[in-house]
Amino acid sequence: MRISTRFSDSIHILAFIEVYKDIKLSSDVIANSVNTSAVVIRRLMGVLRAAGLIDTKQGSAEPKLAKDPSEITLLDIYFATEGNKPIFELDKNTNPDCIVGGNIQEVLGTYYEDAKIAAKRKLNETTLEDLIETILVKQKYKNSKN
Amino acid sequence: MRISTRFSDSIHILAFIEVYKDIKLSSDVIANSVNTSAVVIRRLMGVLRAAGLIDTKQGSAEPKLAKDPSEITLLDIYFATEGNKPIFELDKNTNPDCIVGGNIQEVLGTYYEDAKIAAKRKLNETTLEDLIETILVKQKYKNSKN
DNA sequence: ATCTACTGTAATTAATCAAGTTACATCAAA
DNA sequence: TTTGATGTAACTTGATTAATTACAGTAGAT
Repeated sequence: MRISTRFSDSIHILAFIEVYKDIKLSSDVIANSVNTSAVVIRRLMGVLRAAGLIDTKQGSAEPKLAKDPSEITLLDIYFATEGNKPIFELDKNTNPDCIVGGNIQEVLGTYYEDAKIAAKRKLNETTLEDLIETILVKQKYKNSKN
Repeated sequence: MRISTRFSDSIHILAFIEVYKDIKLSSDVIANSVNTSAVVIRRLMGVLRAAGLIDTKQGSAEPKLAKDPSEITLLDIYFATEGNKPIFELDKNTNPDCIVGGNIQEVLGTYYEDAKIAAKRKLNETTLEDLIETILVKQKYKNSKN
């Protein structure tokens, strides 16, 4: 498949909404920052709205975060966009009549689950606020070099 | 994309080789356990050989683990099959002239890296030996119920 | 009231990727 | 030398996702 950038782009949208919360934000303006089409942005925003992360109103270009950025973690955004998708895929079609084939996927599932939880714990340690602060510091550094 | 089961199938192959190390193992026999074609198995075995996890000899059906199963971790197998593939995809095409678009992917990259390492540390905790023992215990449990 | 600009969403297209398949050269061993 | 393997390249098929097209519904200014 084409690799999915939904998670990254969704984080981008939320950060953008927060950073530019004082100006009018049409899906077109956001799309210009993410470098995609306005429809793709609106589609992702629909997902974020369904997950309770933003509030939008049809017809008006005023998306708002539904929570304080310190209350939104990368994991919240991950769940919103990817749900419970595994990060390591099992092969559910192995031969059940073989000792290995009949047991391995179930066993692997528990190991994968442990690894997935470890990754998600890390995602849960970072808030949207942390991310935005880091972005702004990085930008200051860029400016100081010119 | 279709989700890739290379990692899971490669683990399967290695476990199968170890469990049935005393009998002749053609790619056809292994394919029957993984429930795929012999060519797919040989392709994966080529990758595992290149990574130094197995030894094979063209023409003879005698694949062997190149290391003791207690010396092969799930992470070794992950690296062999997936290399340094990210588990969370960045969008490398965001607008560089925007404060958010110009900095976010680089910042996200570090957070993703932390999460990826956390997951890999977990994968590195489990050896092929552990996996096989768990499979065999699970099989014993199944048998006892009949 | 009615433009204009915008959101929400469905349907289609195009690109990408992995497994499956076909084909065949090469090697091992009886 | 025949049979049964491996190794690998080339092509096909299926699945997935962003991009695109189209359009109905809403908000707000004039």
